[in-house]
Amino acid sequence: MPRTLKARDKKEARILRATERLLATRGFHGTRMDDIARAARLPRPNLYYYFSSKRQIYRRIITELRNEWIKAFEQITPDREPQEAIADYIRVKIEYSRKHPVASKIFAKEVIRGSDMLTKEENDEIKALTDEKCAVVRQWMDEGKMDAMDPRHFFFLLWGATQYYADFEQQIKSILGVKRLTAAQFATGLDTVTHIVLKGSGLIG
Amino acid sequence: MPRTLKARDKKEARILRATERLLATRGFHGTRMDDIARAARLPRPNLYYYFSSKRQIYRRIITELRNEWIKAFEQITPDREPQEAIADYIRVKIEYSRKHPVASKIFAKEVIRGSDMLTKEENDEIKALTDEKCAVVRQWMDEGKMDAMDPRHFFFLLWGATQYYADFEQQIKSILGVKRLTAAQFATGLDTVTHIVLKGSGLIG
DNA sequence: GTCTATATTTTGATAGAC
DNA sequence: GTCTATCAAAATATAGAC
Repeated sequence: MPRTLKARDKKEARILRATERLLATRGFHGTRMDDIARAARLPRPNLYYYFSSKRQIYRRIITELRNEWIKAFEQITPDREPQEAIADYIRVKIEYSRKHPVASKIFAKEVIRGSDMLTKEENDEIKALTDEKCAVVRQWMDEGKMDAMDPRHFFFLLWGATQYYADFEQQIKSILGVKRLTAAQFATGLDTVTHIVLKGSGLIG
Repeated sequence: MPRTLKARDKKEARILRATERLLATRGFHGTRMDDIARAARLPRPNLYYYFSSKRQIYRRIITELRNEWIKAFEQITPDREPQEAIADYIRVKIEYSRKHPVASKIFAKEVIRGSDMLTKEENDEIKALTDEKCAVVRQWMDEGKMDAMDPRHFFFLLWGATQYYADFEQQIKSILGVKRLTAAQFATGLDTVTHIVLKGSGLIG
């Protein structure tokens, strides 16, 4: 039944997108099925026709986000020059913060909480991929292309610096004294992070 | 009544400390008064003798944390050499992450949510203080002591990089493959952040 | 100051008509 | 597929005895 499936997919997407906005600010426990129903403009019991529980909706969203997070890693490959690869990685991460501030916040809250909604396998995959990319960075260090340091902590700094623009958006807006972050402000953020990271790891003079 | 007041303070503190641990993982809506009562080993209605509502308990904790966050800023003063001042600031922030991972997570969640529990005045004070410290950093830049950049974004990077060790503790533990973060691992984190930031902003060769 | 019992409201989820 | 009515459990807060 392709027609039916498509209709179902559309409704599911509508529910998921509505839920995202609520989860970002109010979190899992603070978001009620009634809020979701109203945001998706659907009667509450209807949600249960598409998802068996609130937890199910949440899990679907978290899984999608995890895949996005993983995707950014594609920039880090052994054949590239580290300066370009890392600059691109920072750019992709900050662009993601700009385009998906809501999604990033949900994922951040999930990590802070301890990722108990993802299965052990799903969490292990993140670790395995990180290990793989750390090996790439370590090779660049061994070749003398960048300063020697623990690649894992290098990534922690990158993640903290880039995700800040999405997760702590409210604080940034407050400090910059604006109601909305403009493209120019993201550009300044990107330049600042890129400059400090590249120069600080010996990739540019 | 000094004796009575002291007893009251003690109980209040007991309630606040018990609540902190719960808030860090489960958040405001995920933490029930019953959980707090059990963690503080007190009958539930007793909580209402000390605090008028759950929101009140939460507000007290957030206010305490805001004061800690502000305190770290004391490292940044115009009379100091930037290299030392900033290295110390990073150290104080990461030490705070090590000593108060629970408190840091609560504050992070509050900022992600949009700080709606703090009054406008309380939020404004954070901005005013940040402006003051940005002026100090800008002066160092004007004097040619460090690379020119937007001091506000410089602080965003510092906050993101240092708070990561508390807020995203679970992810760090997962990547490092450990159950608990040791002093040595915090030291490596401190060294990595300090190296990249100082070198990346032209404070060391 | 402390605690048992309970009022009140909210909320996740389901039954079952259309 | 959709939605009205409703259950059952949970959770905040209070009344009032001790």
